[in-house]
Amino acid sequence: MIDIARLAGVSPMTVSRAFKDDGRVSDTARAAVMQAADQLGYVFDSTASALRSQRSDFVAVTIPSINNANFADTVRGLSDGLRARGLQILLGYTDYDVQAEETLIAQLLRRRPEAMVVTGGTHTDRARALLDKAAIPVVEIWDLPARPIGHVVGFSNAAAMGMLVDHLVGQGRRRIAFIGGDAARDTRGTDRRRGFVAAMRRHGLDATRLIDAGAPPISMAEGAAAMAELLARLPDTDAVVCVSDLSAFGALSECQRRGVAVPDRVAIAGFGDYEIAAICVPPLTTVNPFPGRIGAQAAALILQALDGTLPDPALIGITPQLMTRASTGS
Amino acid sequence: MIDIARLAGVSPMTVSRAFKDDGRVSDTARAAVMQAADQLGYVFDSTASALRSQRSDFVAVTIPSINNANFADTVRGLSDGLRARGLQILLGYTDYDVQAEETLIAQLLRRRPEAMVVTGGTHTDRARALLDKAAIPVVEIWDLPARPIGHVVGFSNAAAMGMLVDHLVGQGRRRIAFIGGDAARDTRGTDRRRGFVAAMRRHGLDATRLIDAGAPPISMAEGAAAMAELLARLPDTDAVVCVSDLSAFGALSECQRRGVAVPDRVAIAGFGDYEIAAICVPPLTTVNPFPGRIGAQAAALILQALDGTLPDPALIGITPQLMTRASTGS
DNA sequence: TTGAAAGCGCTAACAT
DNA sequence: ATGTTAGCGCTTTCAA
Repeated sequence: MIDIARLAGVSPMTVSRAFKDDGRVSDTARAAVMQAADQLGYVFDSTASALRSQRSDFVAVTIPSINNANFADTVRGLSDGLRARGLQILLGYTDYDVQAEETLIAQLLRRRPEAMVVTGGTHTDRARALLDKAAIPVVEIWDLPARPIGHVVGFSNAAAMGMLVDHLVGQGRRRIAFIGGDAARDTRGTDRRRGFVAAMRRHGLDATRLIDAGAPPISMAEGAAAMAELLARLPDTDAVVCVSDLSAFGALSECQRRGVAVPDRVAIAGFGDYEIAAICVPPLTTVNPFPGRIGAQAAALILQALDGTLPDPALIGITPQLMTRASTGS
Repeated sequence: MIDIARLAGVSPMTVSRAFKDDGRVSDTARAAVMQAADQLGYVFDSTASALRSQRSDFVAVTIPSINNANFADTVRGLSDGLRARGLQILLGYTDYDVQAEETLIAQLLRRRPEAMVVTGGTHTDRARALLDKAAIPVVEIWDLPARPIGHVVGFSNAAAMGMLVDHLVGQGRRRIAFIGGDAARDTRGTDRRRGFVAAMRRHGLDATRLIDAGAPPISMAEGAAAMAELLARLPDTDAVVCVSDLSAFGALSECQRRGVAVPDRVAIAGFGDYEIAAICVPPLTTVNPFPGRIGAQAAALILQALDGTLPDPALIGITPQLMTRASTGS
């Protein structure tokens, strides 16, 4: 920067201002600076800027998996909303593990992000303590935490699952099963299972048809294997709700391989409204939690919080939408 | 850090060494430092560390889309390979646009990454110049660039597509169509189209059945629409190759909706070996380019380059594997 | 094994 | 609109 200042015939401070789009720089000075910078092949050093100004322009984000279209949509919503303010996303994934999340959060905080977005409302005590002490805006997404850390943009996974059960019961189904993952890890998956059980009981139905499909995330193949197990163990099942559209599609494919008619003999519903749900044959009934909107809202909250125009913790509830399709009825 | 030093009764330098796992710190000193740090709720500041040591511990990565299982697998391979050395990934996506890639690269370089991984071998001149001047290891992945910038871990998209055409011809198919995206943007998609045309000509077959499905990435829905167009315009087509498994699955679904038998009347092949290809009914013939392996190899190259044990630009060719499944024959 | 001094490249704060 | 001074929180370098 000193070299540029010399070449442009100004002080380093003017160079700094020129790069910051600071209004109080003359057009001539700015032009001279930019030309000198170009000539010298100068690349601005955000590291030094971040240290001196104590503004990293980072927003840290943790998601369970980078390989998931729903979370990708959320990240895109976040990214688009934050880019306008020059904020960059520092992304990490937790593999659906709160211990890994704790380690990740600790590591991300070292980069001095200006805000932090974490997926889910369940964290280790130390992770909570770290976030508290960081004294930056925190947004929990994709969940409605019992004890929020800061702001929240989410929905009740249990209630959303209840919508699906209500729909199936309305379609005349009674012997409904749930295909999901290992309860201990994926907390959103566990909430969905809990929501399933609660809704079934509310309808006075048996809520014991629970198939454990393995560790989250449940793949299509695991969904298929779970369906095979279900058809073998409880052949009179007339509907299945799956923890995600991906496992639901796996279940559907298994029915197709076995010549089990969907929805005539078994109805199938998923969760997430992934693209496949709308396009497979028959298309899958599911719930759309508007992942992109979650990201956009979280970004908006962060901008407000950084502006200081958000005095109190915000709780933004997203209302998931039931997408009724042919896999659960005519 | 000064506060910790005071509390632990050592110098700031010892605190720094304790956090760096520097061997030349006594166990007693380290323990005292860690206890003091814990007590004060200290979080190490990577920004200052990066500025002084000129080591950011970042590796910047650009991918076309964050919402793509293949690229997600590559990022995971990279991430896993780099984490062992304490290197963190700084991820950006280009939306399949070389102009956006240029902007992104410029922005990422401001963070002073220690290496850069870019997807594809086509870039703007300025992007190339920026990477050259950055004087850091550069790895181009998912392609075999005509004029590599630095290291390469990739494969020939054209040749991989040729494998699919050869297979279809071997199955007795002759009137083969290609479903792909707008040629101007997705360079890997364009290479695949080129590979299709070349292979068809090699077999002495007509290579004009090219359906443009829109701007990349081609969705399942766009694949379905393209299939509908194909069946209407060129109903005697006996095989289709799609630019990706996702569009191929869309095409398959369209056939199912129309009662067009796959593979009996039309064979369908995709690209990428996404999970859906193995599990849909019938499963899709495709090509597996080993996305995770690409990431792992790129990570390995970067570590070697940073160690200085990689004097010359490396070119690591990945051999994609043809996955023959029922969608193209019995 | 530990410490003291200096400085990484920027920008806040103040001055003009 | 521009310049001067000092310093962000670490680590390099040198010394003990």
